[in-house]
Amino acid sequence: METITIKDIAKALNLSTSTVSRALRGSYEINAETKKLVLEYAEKLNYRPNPIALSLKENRSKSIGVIVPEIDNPFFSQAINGIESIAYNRGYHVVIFQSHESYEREVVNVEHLASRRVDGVLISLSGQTKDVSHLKELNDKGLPIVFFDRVSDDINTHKVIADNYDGAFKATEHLILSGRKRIAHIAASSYLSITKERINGYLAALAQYNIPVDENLIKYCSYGLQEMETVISRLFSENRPPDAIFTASDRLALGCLTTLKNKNVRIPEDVSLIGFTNLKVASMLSPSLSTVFQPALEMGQSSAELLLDLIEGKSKMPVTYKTVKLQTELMLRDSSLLQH
Amino acid sequence: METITIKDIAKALNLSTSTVSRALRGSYEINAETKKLVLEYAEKLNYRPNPIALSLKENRSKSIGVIVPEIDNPFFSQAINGIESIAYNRGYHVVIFQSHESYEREVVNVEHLASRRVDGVLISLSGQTKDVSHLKELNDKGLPIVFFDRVSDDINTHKVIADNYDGAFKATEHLILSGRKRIAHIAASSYLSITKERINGYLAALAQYNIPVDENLIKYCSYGLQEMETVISRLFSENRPPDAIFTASDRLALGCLTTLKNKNVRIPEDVSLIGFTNLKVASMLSPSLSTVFQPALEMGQSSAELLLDLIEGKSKMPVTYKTVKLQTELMLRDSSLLQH
DNA sequence: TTTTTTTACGTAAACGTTATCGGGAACGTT
DNA sequence: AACGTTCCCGATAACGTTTACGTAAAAAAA
Repeated sequence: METITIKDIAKALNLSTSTVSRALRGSYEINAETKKLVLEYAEKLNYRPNPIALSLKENRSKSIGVIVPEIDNPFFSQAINGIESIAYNRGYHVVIFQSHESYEREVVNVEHLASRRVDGVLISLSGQTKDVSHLKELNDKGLPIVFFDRVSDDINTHKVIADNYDGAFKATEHLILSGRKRIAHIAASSYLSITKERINGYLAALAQYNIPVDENLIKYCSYGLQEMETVISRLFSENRPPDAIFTASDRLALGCLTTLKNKNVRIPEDVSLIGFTNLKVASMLSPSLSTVFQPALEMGQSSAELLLDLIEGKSKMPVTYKTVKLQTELMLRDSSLLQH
Repeated sequence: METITIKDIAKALNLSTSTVSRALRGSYEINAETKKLVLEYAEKLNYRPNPIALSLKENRSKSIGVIVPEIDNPFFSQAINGIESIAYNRGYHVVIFQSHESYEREVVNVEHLASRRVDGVLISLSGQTKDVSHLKELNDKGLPIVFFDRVSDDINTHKVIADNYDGAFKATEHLILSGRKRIAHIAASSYLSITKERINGYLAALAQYNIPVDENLIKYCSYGLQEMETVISRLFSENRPPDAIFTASDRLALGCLTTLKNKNVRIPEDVSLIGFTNLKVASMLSPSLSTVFQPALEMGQSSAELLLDLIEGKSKMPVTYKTVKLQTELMLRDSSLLQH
């Protein structure tokens, strides 16, 4: 695709490229008539400055990289939605990468982002990632990085998370207050920050209501129905099966729901169920799924804003990095209806 | 973030940039020792060629633009998943834009893509788009464009679609064969290609089984529960309400389900329901949702491959543009169970 | 009038890379 | 000894843009 350049305009109007350049940016040292001439001609030919040339000159790409575990996960696609809206308004474009929950692919993605010369990175870590030195290296070289949702303690930078502790606390408390005694927790990858935070909230609620912790009621599970079936089977093969399950995500809750239905376990009569995230489908399931609302869109927006501020040096120096903690909210539906 | 350039290497090793450049690309006319020296030094400093400089030189960005109505729509996020996987393997990165079903935003997006100098565009049109001159203009200038899912007849290029006609035919036929007589169709935006194709499949099935067409049973509806309620109310205020509903998408079917439940209409006893797409949640609803499977991932992959072939001139010239039609599949579940 | 300032523009370098051209040195061939 | 090859490498231009510097002409000040 051939495009028109500043040179073409200069040649056509018998001017130098610098004059054209200055005219286009409205420099004061260009004669009004010349300016008009250039602007009109540029308009006529639909001139658009070449961002690549600018990037080379100014050593920035006006793009940010986003690494998520899976784009085809409603939570992340919503977050990306938020990221895209902010980036768009501030003249940046968004380059997407998926780690597919794999540490190796995450490392490769980071490598690619670096060589792509993005101006900054937004990342939510893969479930397999325990070491973040691949990110730390870049960050130390001056590449701005902001974490969202699945963060790391090992890098000092901005982070945006939901109040996972509080959300998990409220969910567990709700189950307790509705009369449940044996509350299981099905967690995601043990490496993840969200996993730890949610488990802590769960434990704190149990403690507050003097409910003893039963380690057998805490299970880890990745996404996959087979694994979920194993986990559920183990939970119910105990002499004292759970009467409630709090899952670390709606996706896990969905798997739970399917598995429990297959086992003819009644929800909420036999087992109360509550998830985390509040996917759009949560209210459409049957029974409708109680869950903890997590503001995915806002997390995307907030992290994008923090990153762009870092990139553009708008943060007052020296930067004191902050962790933005967004409110969660209990969404009570049929799957955990109060018993009488 | 400072990075190491070919100049740095040249200076350090007392060579010229051209020698370093050639050594790095393994040119035969560089002494083996020199080559080794350069390669080792580059490796040590973790040299990465600047893609922006290359882009400027070679007049290509190694990136493709993707415009979708909403990224936060499982069908599109799955398609993007497919696109990303192909692009990634072939060294391209994916830049995402959302039209939010708005014609104006789509035009702006196209404008942005053009000035961003992407090497090609993948697009699924917004629901408001009837005129595609904004795309035609770019395409005429030589920018490769490939449509997927929501295509336009007005531009001659590759297109990737599901076999909407056949899918709609099979869905409607299934409803007929299960004894339904008054089959309503709730369609999406009337501008969209998928809308027309699915209506045609619906009509063809009715015709084949000698069922008269009732125009009152064909309704248009965008996403939004209020609108859906109005549509459903109208359908059921007839003296002869429908005994089955075929919606043009699962999202519409979800709205349908909610609304019908609120109205205490039994599914499938009173009304059979079948959707289109086969979202992951379809099987988890209650009743589980019958639908027509549409291979979102494959559509993304296929369209990305076609686009990259176009970009890299791998398509044999002169290019004969093709429309790839991917198979759909009937997924029968409880919402349209056969009656006895 | 002469000198200084201002106006309005051109020249050239730079960003990082590659390709074209050219050329010195070493070697072999007459 | 003169010439042609081959091997290795350097200088330069180019991609599109901005900017520091320079400068002729016009305007203002002396």
